[in-house]
Amino acid sequence: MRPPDTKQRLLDAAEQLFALRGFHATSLRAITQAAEVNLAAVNYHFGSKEALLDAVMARSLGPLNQVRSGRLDEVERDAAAENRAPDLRALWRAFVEPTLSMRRHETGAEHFLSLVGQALAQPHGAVMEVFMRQMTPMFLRLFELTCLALPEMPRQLLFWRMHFAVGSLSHLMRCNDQSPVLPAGITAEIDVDTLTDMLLDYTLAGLEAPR
Amino acid sequence: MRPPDTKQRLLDAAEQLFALRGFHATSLRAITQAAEVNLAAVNYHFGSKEALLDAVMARSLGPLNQVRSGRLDEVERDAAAENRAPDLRALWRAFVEPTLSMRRHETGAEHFLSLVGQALAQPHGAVMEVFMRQMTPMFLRLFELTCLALPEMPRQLLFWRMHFAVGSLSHLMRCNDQSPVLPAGITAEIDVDTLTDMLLDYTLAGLEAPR
DNA sequence: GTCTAAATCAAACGTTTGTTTTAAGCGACT
DNA sequence: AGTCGCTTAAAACAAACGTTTGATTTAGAC
Repeated sequence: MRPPDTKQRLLDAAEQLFALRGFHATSLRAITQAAEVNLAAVNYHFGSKEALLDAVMARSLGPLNQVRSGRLDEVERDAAAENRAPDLRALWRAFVEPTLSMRRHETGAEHFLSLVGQALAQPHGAVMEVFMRQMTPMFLRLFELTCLALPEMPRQLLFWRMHFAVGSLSHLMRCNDQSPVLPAGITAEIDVDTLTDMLLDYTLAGLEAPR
Repeated sequence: MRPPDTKQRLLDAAEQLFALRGFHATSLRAITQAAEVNLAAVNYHFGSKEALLDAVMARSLGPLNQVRSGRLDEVERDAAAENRAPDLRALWRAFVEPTLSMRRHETGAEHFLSLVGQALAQPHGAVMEVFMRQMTPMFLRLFELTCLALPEMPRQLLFWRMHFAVGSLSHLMRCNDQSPVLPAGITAEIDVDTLTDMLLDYTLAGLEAPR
Protein backbone atom coordinates (compact mmCIF):
# COMPACT_ATOMS: atom_id res chain seq x y z
CA MET A 1 0.00 0.00 0.00
CA ARG A 2 1.15 3.51 -0.73
CA PRO A 3 2.27 5.30 2.40
CA PRO A 4 -0.69 6.69 4.33
CA ASP A 5 0.34 10.26 3.64
CA THR A 6 -2.86 11.01 1.80
CA LYS A 7 -3.69 13.98 3.97
CA GLN A 8 -0.23 15.42 3.45
CA ARG A 9 -0.42 14.93 -0.29
CA LEU A 10 -3.80 16.60 -0.38
CA LEU A 11 -2.57 19.56 1.64
CA ASP A 12 0.41 20.01 -0.66
CA ALA A 13 -1.60 19.74 -3.84
CA ALA A 14 -4.37 21.99 -2.57
CA GLU A 15 -1.91 24.59 -1.38
CA GLN A 16 -0.27 24.71 -4.77
CA LEU A 17 -3.46 24.79 -6.81
CA PHE A 18 -5.36 27.19 -4.57
CA ALA A 19 -2.41 29.56 -4.75
CA LEU A 20 -1.98 29.24 -8.48
CA ARG A 21 -5.55 29.30 -9.68
CA GLY A 22 -7.60 30.51 -6.74
CA PHE A 23 -9.99 28.71 -4.43
CA HIS A 24 -13.13 28.78 -6.54
CA ALA A 25 -11.28 28.08 -9.78
CA THR A 26 -9.77 24.92 -8.36
CA SER A 27 -11.87 21.76 -8.40
CA LEU A 28 -11.58 18.84 -6.06
CA ARG A 29 -10.95 16.71 -9.09
CA ALA A 30 -7.90 18.74 -10.00
CA ILE A 31 -6.62 18.53 -6.45
CA THR A 32 -7.13 14.80 -6.00
CA GLN A 33 -5.66 14.14 -9.42
CA ALA A 34 -2.55 16.17 -8.61
CA ALA A 35 -2.25 14.39 -5.27
CA GLU A 36 -2.82 11.04 -6.98
CA VAL A 37 -5.52 10.09 -4.51
CA ASN A 38 -9.16 9.25 -4.84
CA LEU A 39 -11.73 11.98 -5.33
CA ALA A 40 -13.57 11.07 -2.15
CA ALA A 41 -10.45 11.45 -0.03
CA VAL A 42 -11.00 15.17 0.50
CA ASN A 43 -14.42 14.73 2.01
CA TYR A 44 -13.29 11.72 3.96
CA HIS A 45 -10.24 13.32 5.55
CA PHE A 46 -11.34 16.92 5.81
CA GLY A 47 -15.10 16.98 5.44
CA SER A 48 -15.43 19.56 2.70
CA LYS A 49 -13.53 21.67 0.23
CA GLU A 50 -13.67 24.66 2.54
CA ALA A 51 -12.38 22.62 5.46
CA LEU A 52 -9.45 21.62 3.27
CA LEU A 53 -8.67 25.26 2.68
CA ASP A 54 -8.90 25.83 6.39
CA ALA A 55 -6.38 23.08 7.01
CA VAL A 56 -4.01 24.41 4.37
CA MET A 57 -4.07 27.81 6.00
CA ALA A 58 -3.65 26.52 9.51
CA ARG A 59 -0.75 24.25 8.63
CA SER A 60 1.54 27.09 7.60
CA LEU A 61 -0.02 30.06 9.32
CA GLY A 62 -0.02 28.53 12.77
CA PRO A 63 3.73 27.92 13.03
CA LEU A 64 4.47 31.18 11.22
CA ASN A 65 2.42 33.19 13.68
CA GLN A 66 4.02 31.37 16.56
CA VAL A 67 7.43 32.47 15.32
CA ARG A 68 6.21 36.01 14.81
CA SER A 69 4.61 36.08 18.22
CA GLY A 70 7.82 34.88 19.86
CA ARG A 71 9.86 37.50 18.12
CA LEU A 72 7.42 40.21 19.14
CA ASP A 73 7.84 38.95 22.69
CA GLU A 74 11.59 39.47 22.36
CA VAL A 75 11.16 43.01 21.10
CA GLU A 76 8.82 43.82 23.97
CA ARG A 77 11.20 42.25 26.49
CA ASP A 78 14.19 44.18 25.20
CA ALA A 79 12.25 47.41 25.40
CA ALA A 80 11.07 46.68 28.92
CA ALA A 81 14.59 45.73 30.07
CA GLU A 82 15.96 49.07 28.94
CA ASN A 83 12.81 50.93 29.95
CA ARG A 84 12.22 52.44 26.54
CA ALA A 85 9.78 52.21 23.66
CA PRO A 86 10.05 49.21 21.33
CA ASP A 87 12.50 49.58 18.46
CA LEU A 88 10.53 50.15 15.28
CA ARG A 89 12.85 48.29 12.96
CA ALA A 90 13.10 45.32 15.28
CA LEU A 91 9.32 45.34 15.50
CA TRP A 92 8.69 45.18 11.81
CA ARG A 93 11.57 42.86 11.21
CA ALA A 94 9.94 40.49 13.65
CA PHE A 95 6.83 40.60 11.55
CA VAL A 96 8.29 40.64 8.06
CA GLU A 97 11.35 38.44 8.30
CA PRO A 98 9.67 35.17 9.29
CA THR A 99 7.26 35.67 6.42
CA LEU A 100 9.78 36.25 3.68
CA SER A 101 12.31 33.75 4.94
CA MET A 102 9.73 30.99 4.75
CA ARG A 103 10.69 30.45 1.16
CA ARG A 104 14.19 29.63 2.27
CA HIS A 105 13.32 26.95 4.76
CA GLU A 106 9.95 25.53 3.89
CA THR A 107 9.12 23.75 0.70
CA GLY A 108 6.07 24.97 -1.09
CA ALA A 109 6.28 28.19 0.85
CA GLU A 110 5.82 30.35 -2.20
CA HIS A 111 2.45 28.74 -2.74
CA PHE A 112 1.37 29.45 0.78
CA LEU A 113 2.51 33.04 0.52
CA SER A 114 0.65 33.51 -2.70
CA LEU A 115 -2.43 32.03 -1.10
CA VAL A 116 -2.25 34.50 1.73
CA GLY A 117 -1.92 37.29 -0.79
CA GLN A 118 -5.14 36.09 -2.33
CA ALA A 119 -6.83 35.84 1.02
CA LEU A 120 -6.30 39.55 1.50
CA ALA A 121 -7.67 40.31 -1.93
CA GLN A 122 -11.27 39.24 -1.56
CA PRO A 123 -13.26 41.45 0.80
CA HIS A 124 -15.61 38.64 1.66
CA GLY A 125 -15.29 34.98 1.05
CA ALA A 126 -13.99 31.81 2.51
CA VAL A 127 -10.27 32.40 2.09
CA MET A 128 -10.38 35.78 3.70
CA GLU A 129 -12.45 34.61 6.63
CA VAL A 130 -10.23 31.67 7.38
CA PHE A 131 -7.16 33.85 7.18
CA MET A 132 -8.48 36.65 9.31
CA ARG A 133 -9.55 34.39 12.10
CA GLN A 134 -5.89 33.63 12.66
CA MET A 135 -4.42 36.97 11.73
CA THR A 136 -6.45 39.61 13.54
CA PRO A 137 -4.79 39.29 16.96
CA MET A 138 -1.36 39.56 15.33
CA PHE A 139 -2.35 42.69 13.44
CA LEU A 140 -3.77 44.34 16.51
CA ARG A 141 -0.69 43.61 18.55
CA LEU A 142 1.63 44.90 15.83
CA PHE A 143 -0.43 48.06 15.64
CA GLU A 144 -0.28 48.74 19.35
CA LEU A 145 3.46 48.13 19.47
CA THR A 146 3.98 50.42 16.49
CA CYS A 147 2.05 53.13 18.30
CA LEU A 148 4.35 52.68 21.28
CA ALA A 149 7.42 52.92 19.09
CA LEU A 150 6.19 56.14 17.52
CA PRO A 151 4.39 57.83 20.41
CA GLU A 152 4.29 61.25 18.79
CA MET A 153 2.34 59.98 15.79
CA PRO A 154 -1.47 60.12 15.86
CA ARG A 155 -2.99 56.66 16.06
CA GLN A 156 -5.27 57.37 13.15
CA LEU A 157 -2.31 58.22 10.94
CA LEU A 158 -0.39 55.16 12.02
CA PHE A 159 -3.40 52.99 11.33
CA TRP A 160 -3.45 54.03 7.71
CA ARG A 161 0.32 53.83 7.34
CA MET A 162 0.24 50.34 8.73
CA HIS A 163 -2.43 49.64 6.14
CA PHE A 164 0.00 50.76 3.46
CA ALA A 165 2.78 48.66 4.94
CA VAL A 166 0.67 45.53 5.01
CA GLY A 167 -0.26 46.25 1.41
CA SER A 168 3.37 46.31 0.36
CA LEU A 169 4.08 43.05 2.12
CA SER A 170 1.06 41.22 0.80
CA HIS A 171 1.69 42.44 -2.73
CA LEU A 172 5.24 41.23 -2.44
CA MET A 173 4.10 37.88 -1.15
CA ARG A 174 1.84 37.05 -4.03
CA CYS A 175 3.90 38.58 -6.84
CA ASN A 176 7.08 37.08 -5.59
CA ASP A 177 7.84 34.44 -8.15
CA GLN A 178 7.16 36.38 -11.27
CA SER A 179 6.50 40.05 -11.45
CA PRO A 180 3.73 40.72 -13.95
CA VAL A 181 5.69 43.52 -15.53
CA LEU A 182 9.44 43.63 -15.92
CA PRO A 183 11.08 46.79 -17.25
CA ALA A 184 14.08 46.39 -19.51
CA GLY A 185 17.29 45.51 -17.73
CA ILE A 186 15.54 44.49 -14.52
CA THR A 187 15.61 41.01 -13.08
CA ALA A 188 13.23 39.89 -10.38
CA GLU A 189 15.79 37.48 -8.97
CA ILE A 190 16.90 38.56 -5.54
CA ASP A 191 17.97 36.91 -2.33
CA VAL A 192 15.67 36.94 0.65
CA ASP A 193 17.85 38.93 3.01
CA THR A 194 18.37 41.76 0.57
CA LEU A 195 14.67 41.84 -0.14
CA THR A 196 13.83 41.91 3.56
CA ASP A 197 16.16 44.83 4.14
CA MET A 198 14.79 46.69 1.17
CA LEU A 199 11.24 46.25 2.37
CA LEU A 200 12.20 47.32 5.89
CA ASP A 201 13.97 50.43 4.64
CA TYR A 202 10.96 51.33 2.58
CA THR A 203 8.40 50.59 5.26
CA LEU A 204 10.20 52.36 8.10
CA ALA A 205 10.74 55.46 6.02
CA GLY A 206 7.03 55.52 5.28
CA LEU A 207 5.95 54.91 8.86
CA GLU A 208 8.25 57.60 10.20
CA ALA A 209 7.67 60.12 7.44
CA PRO A 210 6.93 63.70 8.58
CA ARG A 211 3.44 64.98 7.94
CA MET B 1 -40.74 48.18 -23.19
CA ARG B 2 -37.99 48.68 -20.63
CA PRO B 3 -35.27 50.95 -21.94
CA PRO B 4 -32.72 48.99 -23.92
CA ASP B 5 -29.99 49.57 -21.38
CA THR B 6 -29.48 45.89 -20.92
CA LYS B 7 -25.75 46.12 -21.59
CA GLN B 8 -25.40 48.90 -19.05
CA ARG B 9 -27.37 47.00 -16.46
CA LEU B 10 -25.26 43.94 -17.04
CA LEU B 11 -22.02 45.89 -16.71
CA ASP B 12 -23.18 47.44 -13.44
CA ALA B 13 -24.37 44.19 -11.95
CA ALA B 14 -21.29 42.28 -13.07
CA GLU B 15 -18.95 44.94 -11.72
CA GLN B 16 -20.60 44.79 -8.34
CA LEU B 17 -20.79 41.03 -8.07
CA PHE B 18 -17.34 40.33 -9.49
CA ALA B 19 -15.90 42.77 -7.00
CA LEU B 20 -17.88 41.45 -4.07
CA ARG B 21 -17.61 37.73 -4.62
CA GLY B 22 -14.89 37.28 -7.20
CA PHE B 23 -15.02 36.29 -10.84
CA HIS B 24 -15.22 32.54 -10.47
CA ALA B 25 -17.58 32.65 -7.53
CA THR B 26 -20.10 34.72 -9.47
CA SER B 27 -22.48 32.92 -11.80
CA LEU B 28 -24.13 34.36 -14.87
CA ARG B 29 -27.45 33.57 -13.29
CA ALA B 30 -26.63 35.75 -10.31
CA ILE B 31 -25.57 38.57 -12.61
CA THR B 32 -28.56 38.44 -14.91
CA GLN B 33 -30.89 38.16 -11.98
CA ALA B 34 -29.37 41.22 -10.33
CA ALA B 35 -29.57 43.10 -13.62
CA GLU B 36 -33.15 41.91 -14.12
CA VAL B 37 -32.42 40.67 -17.61
CA ASN B 38 -32.55 37.31 -19.29
CA LEU B 39 -29.85 34.75 -18.72
CA ALA B 40 -28.91 34.62 -22.39
CA ALA B 41 -28.30 38.37 -22.53
CA VAL B 42 -24.71 38.04 -21.43
CA ASN B 43 -23.76 35.72 -24.25
CA TYR B 44 -25.80 37.71 -26.72
CA HIS B 45 -24.33 41.11 -25.90
CA PHE B 46 -20.82 40.17 -24.88
CA GLY B 47 -20.16 36.69 -26.17
CA SER B 48 -18.99 35.04 -22.97
CA LYS B 49 -18.54 35.51 -19.27
CA GLU B 50 -14.90 36.39 -19.73
CA ALA B 51 -15.73 38.96 -22.40
CA LEU B 52 -18.13 40.53 -19.93
CA LEU B 53 -15.31 40.85 -17.43
CA ASP B 54 -13.19 42.37 -20.15
CA ALA B 55 -15.88 44.95 -20.83
CA VAL B 56 -16.29 45.76 -17.15
CA MET B 57 -12.57 46.37 -16.86
CA ALA B 58 -12.32 48.40 -20.02
CA ARG B 59 -15.26 50.63 -19.14
CA SER B 60 -13.60 52.09 -16.08
CA LEU B 61 -9.95 51.41 -16.73
CA GLY B 62 -9.87 53.03 -20.16
CA PRO B 63 -10.99 56.49 -19.05
CA LEU B 64 -8.99 56.24 -15.85
CA ASN B 65 -5.79 55.47 -17.72
CA GLN B 66 -6.50 58.27 -20.14
CA VAL B 67 -6.67 60.70 -17.24
CA ARG B 68 -3.50 59.27 -15.73
CA SER B 69 -1.72 59.40 -19.05
CA GLY B 70 -2.70 63.02 -19.55
CA ARG B 71 -1.45 63.95 -16.13
CA LEU B 72 1.82 62.19 -16.72
CA ASP B 73 2.11 64.20 -19.92
CA GLU B 74 1.73 67.36 -17.84
CA VAL B 75 4.45 66.31 -15.43
CA GLU B 76 6.78 65.52 -18.29
CA ARG B 77 5.98 68.81 -20.01
CA ASP B 78 6.62 70.84 -16.86
CA ALA B 79 9.93 69.10 -16.35
CA ALA B 80 10.98 69.66 -19.96
CA ALA B 81 9.96 73.33 -19.81
CA GLU B 82 12.20 73.98 -16.84
CA ASN B 83 14.86 71.58 -18.11
CA ARG B 84 14.89 69.44 -14.97
CA ALA B 85 13.94 65.98 -13.82
CA PRO B 86 10.25 65.24 -13.25
CA ASP B 87 8.93 66.11 -9.79
CA LEU B 88 8.49 62.89 -7.86
CA ARG B 89 5.43 63.95 -5.90
CA ALA B 90 3.70 65.32 -8.98
CA LEU B 91 4.50 62.06 -10.73
CA TRP B 92 2.95 59.81 -8.16
CA ARG B 93 0.10 62.17 -7.54
CA ALA B 94 -0.68 61.91 -11.22
CA PHE B 95 -0.90 58.17 -10.81
CA VAL B 96 -2.60 57.90 -7.44
CA GLU B 97 -5.02 60.79 -7.35
CA PRO B 98 -7.21 59.82 -10.32
CA THR B 99 -7.52 56.35 -8.85
CA LEU B 100 -8.61 57.33 -5.39
CA SER B 101 -10.79 60.21 -6.49
CA MET B 102 -12.85 57.89 -8.65
CA ARG B 103 -15.01 57.13 -5.67
CA ARG B 104 -15.96 60.76 -5.45
CA HIS B 105 -17.14 61.19 -9.00
CA GLU B 106 -18.12 57.85 -10.41
CA THR B 107 -20.90 55.70 -9.11
CA GLY B 108 -19.99 52.12 -8.41
CA ALA B 109 -16.36 53.11 -8.33
CA GLU B 110 -15.66 51.24 -5.14
CA HIS B 111 -16.67 48.06 -6.88
CA PHE B 112 -14.34 48.69 -9.75
CA LEU B 113 -11.48 49.49 -7.40
CA SER B 114 -12.07 46.32 -5.45
CA LEU B 115 -12.13 44.37 -8.68
CA VAL B 116 -8.77 45.78 -9.66
CA GLY B 117 -7.40 44.82 -6.29
CA GLN B 118 -8.52 41.30 -6.98
CA ALA B 119 -7.00 41.35 -10.43
CA LEU B 120 -3.61 41.97 -8.88
CA ALA B 121 -4.12 39.16 -6.42
CA GLN B 122 -4.19 36.16 -8.69
CA PRO B 123 -0.86 35.44 -10.38
CA HIS B 124 -2.55 33.81 -13.32
CA GLY B 125 -6.12 33.88 -14.39
CA ALA B 126 -8.60 35.78 -16.43
CA VAL B 127 -8.96 38.89 -14.29
CA MET B 128 -5.24 39.44 -14.06
CA GLU B 129 -4.68 38.96 -17.75
CA VAL B 130 -7.43 41.35 -18.75
CA PHE B 131 -6.16 43.93 -16.32
CA MET B 132 -2.51 43.64 -17.25
CA ARG B 133 -3.17 44.04 -20.94
CA GLN B 134 -4.31 47.57 -20.19
CA MET B 135 -1.97 48.37 -17.33
CA THR B 136 1.51 47.30 -18.38
CA PRO B 137 2.36 50.35 -20.53
CA MET B 138 1.27 52.63 -17.70
CA PHE B 139 3.45 50.81 -15.19
CA LEU B 140 6.48 50.87 -17.43
CA ARG B 141 6.09 54.57 -18.09
CA LEU B 142 5.67 55.36 -14.40
CA PHE B 143 8.80 53.35 -13.66
CA GLU B 144 10.92 55.16 -16.21
CA LEU B 145 9.72 58.55 -15.02
CA THR B 146 10.42 57.60 -11.42
CA CYS B 147 13.95 56.63 -12.39
CA LEU B 148 14.36 60.02 -14.02
CA ALA B 149 13.10 61.76 -10.89
CA LEU B 150 15.56 59.86 -8.70
CA PRO B 151 18.60 59.55 -10.95
CA GLU B 152 20.97 58.65 -8.17
CA MET B 153 18.95 55.55 -7.21
CA PRO B 154 19.80 52.20 -8.78
CA ARG B 155 17.10 51.04 -11.16
CA GLN B 156 16.93 47.66 -9.47
CA LEU B 157 16.22 49.25 -6.12
CA LEU B 158 13.60 51.55 -7.57
CA PHE B 159 11.94 48.62 -9.27
CA TRP B 160 11.35 46.93 -5.95
CA ARG B 161 10.33 50.09 -4.19
CA MET B 162 7.81 50.75 -6.91
CA HIS B 163 6.60 47.22 -6.30
CA PHE B 164 6.04 48.12 -2.67
CA ALA B 165 4.26 51.33 -3.63
CA VAL B 166 1.90 49.57 -6.01
CA GLY B 167 1.20 47.10 -3.24
CA SER B 168 0.14 49.83 -0.87
CA LEU B 169 -2.16 51.36 -3.44
CA SER B 170 -3.78 48.12 -4.51
CA HIS B 171 -4.28 47.04 -0.92
CA LEU B 172 -5.89 50.37 -0.21
CA MET B 173 -8.14 50.03 -3.24
CA ARG B 174 -9.69 46.75 -2.26
CA CYS B 175 -9.86 47.24 1.51
CA ASN B 176 -11.25 50.68 1.16
CA ASP B 177 -14.81 50.27 2.28
CA GLN B 178 -14.26 48.15 5.30
CA SER B 179 -10.96 47.41 6.90
CA PRO B 180 -10.85 43.80 8.01
CA VAL B 181 -9.38 44.75 11.35
CA LEU B 182 -10.16 47.89 13.28
CA PRO B 183 -8.22 48.68 16.46
CA ALA B 184 -10.06 50.33 19.30
CA GLY B 185 -10.68 54.01 18.83
CA ILE B 186 -9.92 53.94 15.11
CA THR B 187 -12.43 54.75 12.42
CA ALA B 188 -11.88 53.87 8.79
CA GLU B 189 -13.91 56.88 7.64
CA ILE B 190 -11.72 59.39 5.89
CA ASP B 191 -12.06 61.84 3.04
CA VAL B 192 -10.35 61.16 -0.23
CA ASP B 193 -7.99 64.13 -0.27
CA THR B 194 -6.60 63.40 3.17
CA LEU B 195 -6.13 59.77 2.21
CA THR B 196 -4.37 60.72 -1.00
CA ASP B 197 -1.97 62.97 0.83
CA MET B 198 -1.28 60.35 3.46
CA LEU B 199 -0.52 57.74 0.82
CA LEU B 200 1.72 60.17 -1.06
CA ASP B 201 3.64 61.10 2.09
CA TYR B 202 4.15 57.45 2.85
CA THR B 203 5.08 56.41 -0.66
CA LEU B 204 7.50 59.27 -1.34
CA ALA B 205 9.29 58.73 1.94
CA GLY B 206 9.74 55.08 1.00
CA LEU B 207 10.87 55.75 -2.54
CA GLU B 208 13.41 58.33 -1.43
CA ALA B 209 14.61 56.50 1.66
CA PRO B 210 18.38 56.25 2.10
CA ARG B 211 19.93 52.83 1.72
C1' DG C 1 -6.81 -17.34 10.99
C1' DT C 2 -10.38 -13.99 12.47
C1' DC C 3 -12.21 -9.91 13.49
C1' DT C 4 -12.32 -4.78 13.45
C1' DA C 5 -11.58 -0.18 12.29
C1' DA C 6 -9.49 2.86 9.12
C1' DA C 7 -8.63 4.00 4.50
C1' DT C 8 -9.43 3.74 -0.39
C1' DC C 9 -12.00 2.97 -4.38
C1' DA C 10 -15.29 3.32 -8.45
C1' DA C 11 -19.64 4.94 -9.29
C1' DA C 12 -23.36 7.73 -8.98
C1' DC C 13 -25.91 11.45 -6.69
C1' DG C 14 -28.43 15.94 -7.48
C1' DT C 15 -27.04 20.77 -8.65
C1' DT C 16 -25.11 24.26 -10.90
C1' DT C 17 -22.19 25.89 -14.39
C1' DG C 18 -21.56 28.52 -19.15
C1' DT C 19 -23.45 28.23 -23.42
C1' DT C 20 -26.73 27.31 -27.26
C1' DT C 21 -31.04 26.87 -29.45
C1' DT C 22 -35.59 28.01 -30.80
C1' DA C 23 -39.40 30.94 -30.70
C1' DA C 24 -41.60 35.20 -29.84
C1' DG C 25 -41.77 40.35 -29.50
C1' DC C 26 -41.12 44.85 -31.31
C1' DG C 27 -40.05 49.07 -34.19
C1' DA C 28 -38.91 50.70 -38.81
C1' DC C 29 -39.06 50.37 -43.39
C1' DT C 30 -41.30 49.52 -48.35
C1' DA D 1 -49.93 44.44 -44.53
C1' DG D 2 -45.67 42.39 -44.78
C1' DT D 3 -40.97 41.68 -43.87
C1' DC D 4 -36.65 42.56 -42.11
C1' DG D 5 -33.20 43.35 -38.19
C1' DC D 6 -32.46 43.60 -33.48
C1' DT D 7 -33.53 42.20 -28.95
C1' DT D 8 -35.66 39.38 -25.39
C1' DA D 9 -37.70 35.15 -23.58
C1' DA D 10 -37.94 30.33 -22.17
C1' DA D 11 -36.09 26.04 -22.55
C1' DA D 12 -32.65 22.82 -23.20
C1' DC D 13 -27.77 21.40 -23.59
C1' DA D 14 -23.53 18.95 -22.24
C1' DA D 15 -20.10 19.43 -18.94
C1' DA D 16 -18.32 20.05 -14.49
C1' DC D 17 -19.16 20.80 -9.80
C1' DG D 18 -19.05 19.17 -4.53
C1' DT D 19 -20.70 15.48 -2.13
C1' DT D 20 -22.41 10.77 -0.85
C1' DT D 21 -22.74 5.95 -1.18
C1' DG D 22 -21.65 1.07 -0.59
C1' DA D 23 -18.29 -2.19 -1.57
C1' DT D 24 -13.42 -3.33 -1.21
C1' DT D 25 -8.84 -3.29 0.53
C1' DT D 26 -5.44 -2.65 4.09
C1' DA D 27 -3.13 -2.89 8.79
C1' DG D 28 -2.96 -4.22 13.24
C1' DA D 29 -4.89 -6.72 17.57
C1' DC D 30 -6.25 -10.76 19.53
